[in-house]
Amino acid sequence: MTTPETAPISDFIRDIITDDLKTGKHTRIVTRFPPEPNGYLHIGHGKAVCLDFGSALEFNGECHLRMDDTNPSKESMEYVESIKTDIRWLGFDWGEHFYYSADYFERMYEAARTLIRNGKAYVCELSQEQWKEYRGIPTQPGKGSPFRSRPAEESLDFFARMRAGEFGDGTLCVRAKIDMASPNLHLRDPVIYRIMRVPHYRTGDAWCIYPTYDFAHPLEDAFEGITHSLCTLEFEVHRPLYDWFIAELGFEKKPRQIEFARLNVTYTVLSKRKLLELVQGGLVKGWDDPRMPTLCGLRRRGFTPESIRNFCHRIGITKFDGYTDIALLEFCLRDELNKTAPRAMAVLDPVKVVIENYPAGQVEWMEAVNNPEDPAAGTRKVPFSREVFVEREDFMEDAPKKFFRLAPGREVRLRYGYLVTCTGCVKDASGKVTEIRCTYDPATQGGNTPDGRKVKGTIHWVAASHAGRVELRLYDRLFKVEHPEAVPEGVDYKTNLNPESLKTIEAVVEPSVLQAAAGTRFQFERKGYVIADAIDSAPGKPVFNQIVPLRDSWTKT
RNA sequence: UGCCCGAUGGUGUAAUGGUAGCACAACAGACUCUGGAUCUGUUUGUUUGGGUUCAAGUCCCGAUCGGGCAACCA
Repeated sequence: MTTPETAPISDFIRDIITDDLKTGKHTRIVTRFPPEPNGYLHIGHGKAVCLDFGSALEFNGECHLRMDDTNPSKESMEYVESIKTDIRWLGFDWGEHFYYSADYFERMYEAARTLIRNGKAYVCELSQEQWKEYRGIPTQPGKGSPFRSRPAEESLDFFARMRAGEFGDGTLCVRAKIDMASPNLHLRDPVIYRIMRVPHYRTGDAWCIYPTYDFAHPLEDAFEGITHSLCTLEFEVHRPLYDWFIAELGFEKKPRQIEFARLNVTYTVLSKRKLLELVQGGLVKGWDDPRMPTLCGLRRRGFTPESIRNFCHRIGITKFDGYTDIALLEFCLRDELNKTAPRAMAVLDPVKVVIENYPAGQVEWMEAVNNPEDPAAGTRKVPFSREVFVEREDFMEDAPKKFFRLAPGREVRLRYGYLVTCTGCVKDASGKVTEIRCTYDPATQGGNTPDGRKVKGTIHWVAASHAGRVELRLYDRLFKVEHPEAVPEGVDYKTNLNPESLKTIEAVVEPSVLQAAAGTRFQFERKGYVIADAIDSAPGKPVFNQIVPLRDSWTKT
């Protein structure tokens, strides 16, 4: 089998890398994945992880994992751990190269001093409100801060006192001295150090001043010898700034920032802020709620790392900011699990069938194929008895011609069981079917037709005498519309939440299913792929999450 | 009304001046002890106007549309 994942990948970034290697610009590439530990990783990060780690792997380079923790107000160790877990789960390894931006604070402080000494930065006393005026607007140049020409010695002194904690939050800051007339606002004397009296999860109270992203990022990349610094499109306008710091500080090996489009997926949202909001608002049951597009959510839902890597491979890398159909992710999962997941029979909406001419009390153990796509998966025995459960939707009292299931007078195959012919049904006072009556053909044991007779319909079933009962959670898309964030002014995107994204039911299952350990996946035949929930399952009592239903091309007409 | 970036079927993505291809989705048929899978087929595309060229999705200029940028967030 040729998996797309192993097919050679080509995109504009890999083309650049190939070229850099060919021309000798680099002999070895170094990339990095730099998450801020202020939230859980989602599938959009998965795309970046696959690109950063994946390209390093393909070109025999290395990829560093770096916690971009320059803003202590939102970061924590909980997130650091979750990020490591998720990247490992996805199948990537950073080896020795695990770093924290915080570990570079001293070097960054020195770099800022260098800039000041060289007349390229200064301590500014303008308030944020005042700065808005000085900065100007895109169509008009700004004017220099009155502190712009402050002597380097004086700035150096102020900077040291900032570090020592002599000033209040936000009263002073350090600005790079670049170009107040630039049409790119980011070049109009951006802040590189600010005062924040917030304990850092890693450095504690050691610092009360912290570097900003724009200053910190190029330095970290340079410190680590990163060759290709891959980030998303919104940083495009920051690139001149990135290059400026690298040049002004005289780094010989210059990392190159290259931007690509972030991932958007239909029927969900991929922004840390919005996901946090769903978690904190109790709209989902946590970061790992199986409906969440977080990696931990997808993991708990039952998605495999392979399917996610395959998805990230198929979507490609470009600079076009579009929406990827979530159906592609589901396809990747089905494509894999079709080949690997053992089959089992489970009835989600049971109704009893009584086989009138089958001996009461008799039980036969029928041989069932574990996976038709994989002969090596072998077979198992499933019990058959006089009363079985079938899906309520597999019976119709007044059925159209194309309904290849149970209906009065029609014969269907009970998969691996017998051929049965429906003789009628029993209904309660409200007209609801409570029991289906059938007769079976003893010559069709195992579902075989010795006479070569063709039967159009085959349905799944579970013997009533041996039916296990399990909790099954049926998940649907988190949002009911394709583009949840596309809401009119003043309308909250959360109104697009799908109220039916979770339905919990009790399903009846064949006995073998009860033995499933947490994390075990099945294909419930004719229904969908499921996994025994990692958290709520107990030995002998698994709880299942439906990962994704099987395709259903039967149109009820 | 400033700057930066982008635009190829419904969606995502190839074609690096030389036959617009692939995948998902949709639809149809074949096959099937899963209305699954598999196989076959079908529908649908280079935003627009100029220019360069024997030849333009590709290069140049203009327009249109979309995204990003005015945190001491990343």
